[in-house]
Amino acid sequence: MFDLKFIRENPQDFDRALARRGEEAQSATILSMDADHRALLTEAQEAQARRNEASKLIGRAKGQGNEDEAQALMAEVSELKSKIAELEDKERTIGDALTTLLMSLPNALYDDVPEGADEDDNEEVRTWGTPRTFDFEPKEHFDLGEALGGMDFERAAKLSGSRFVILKGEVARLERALGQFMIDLHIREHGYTEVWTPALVREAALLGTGQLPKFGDDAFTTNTDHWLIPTSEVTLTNVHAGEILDEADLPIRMTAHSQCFRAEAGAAGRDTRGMIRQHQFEKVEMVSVTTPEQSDDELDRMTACAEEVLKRLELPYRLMKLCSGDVGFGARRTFDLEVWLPGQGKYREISSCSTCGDFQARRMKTRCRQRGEKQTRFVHTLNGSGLAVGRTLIAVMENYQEADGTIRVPHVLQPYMGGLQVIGTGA
RNA sequence: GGAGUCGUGGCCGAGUGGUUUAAGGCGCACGCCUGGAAAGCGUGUUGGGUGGCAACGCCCUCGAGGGUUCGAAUCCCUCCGACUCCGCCA
Repeated sequence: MFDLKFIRENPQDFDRALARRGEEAQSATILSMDADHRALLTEAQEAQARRNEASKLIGRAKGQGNEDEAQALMAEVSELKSKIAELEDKERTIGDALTTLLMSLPNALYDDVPEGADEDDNEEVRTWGTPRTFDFEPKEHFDLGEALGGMDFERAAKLSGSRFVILKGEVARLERALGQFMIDLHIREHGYTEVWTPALVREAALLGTGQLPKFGDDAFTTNTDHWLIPTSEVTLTNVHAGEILDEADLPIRMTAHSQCFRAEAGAAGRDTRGMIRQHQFEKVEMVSVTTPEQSDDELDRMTACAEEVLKRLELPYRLMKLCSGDVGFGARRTFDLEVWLPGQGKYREISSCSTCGDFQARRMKTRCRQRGEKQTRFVHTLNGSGLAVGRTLIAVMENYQEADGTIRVPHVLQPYMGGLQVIGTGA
């Protein structure tokens, strides 16, 4: 959410920021609403001040037994009362409208975010690793998985419909091993604290991170007014909502291995085969809460933490800097990691690391303060996948497949697989 | 799910409709005192919004939101949360 003071002082910059997002200029509308709102506030507050003063005088007059004066004052306050109610009502109406409008606007992009319409305009920052050369036609993960008896989309559909999967045997174990490996790496070597959170949240949490009010169609709800989290970014970032943090405690780095749920309402027909795009999947998420000064370095650090997972798994990838048309609603700058999938012959997104600046902090009112200082300011928040577990499973299967349909187990995962070196030998 | 108790500042805690300031304590910060410290004494100490060039004001905030009233921490309603007992349960 934007700072009204910033819009007042920099209306052109604000409109330019919206233009980069393909949004219409809003500063004139917002400033006019803001001016009306503040005028009403001032008027209402003046009336309240008079009412408060007169009410105190009533108390004093009654205490002194001066009934006539008390009656006169009560008549005055009674009149003020209806005026105040009217002013407050107007003030609230326009204030709510202003907040609703502000909550629906996307974050401003950093200047260095390249212009572009969609993912085709993203910039490649670097690549790592060399795609393996196969002396056979590499298969896609769903063919490998089904042949191994480790992936069952048909029976999953029987239970839950499309975009679900049942994993079995060594493939299921591989999925579990990947999640364990990732979170262990982040807590042992990258300084993150392991956190386990609810998967069901109230509306306020999704408003805080920015999924609501605009993108409710992408998430699942329950009959108890809960929402299923689309990512544990939601819970991790909201952990400190409404708090004032000591800057000495920042950055706070949290990681969680969670189930994620997405309705995929806008993705009809895309990635319908296999595990690329599921309604339910696992993800290891990293979230950092920082001071405004720390967030730029923290994004590079977080991205490196995600890259390290792919390096340890020896999976070729490329690092992309997202263009203006592809950066998400709440982010100011985003790096995507795309892993090489030999079966598809393409790089596919496997991680997304973003800084949100104070955009989310403002929504959820997370502040920080230097010890001894009086002034508070909003923290910066960052989130990144480290990594999407299901997609990493796909990447391992496709990159480590052999001609006979077996899958070699990456070295770093073997301890998590009881020493197993190859999946599918039937042993 | 049923029955009940409760929610006050960084923390503890008083406060059942007013008598200009949410008592008091703890903690914290600063100052005085001291050779230095402790103790003691004094001052300050929620967070937001808004008016003003400023000095300096004002409004809101006692879990949240409504309501009653001239006036609400206090009375009423809804919600959230904690706790106790019962029921159920991994």
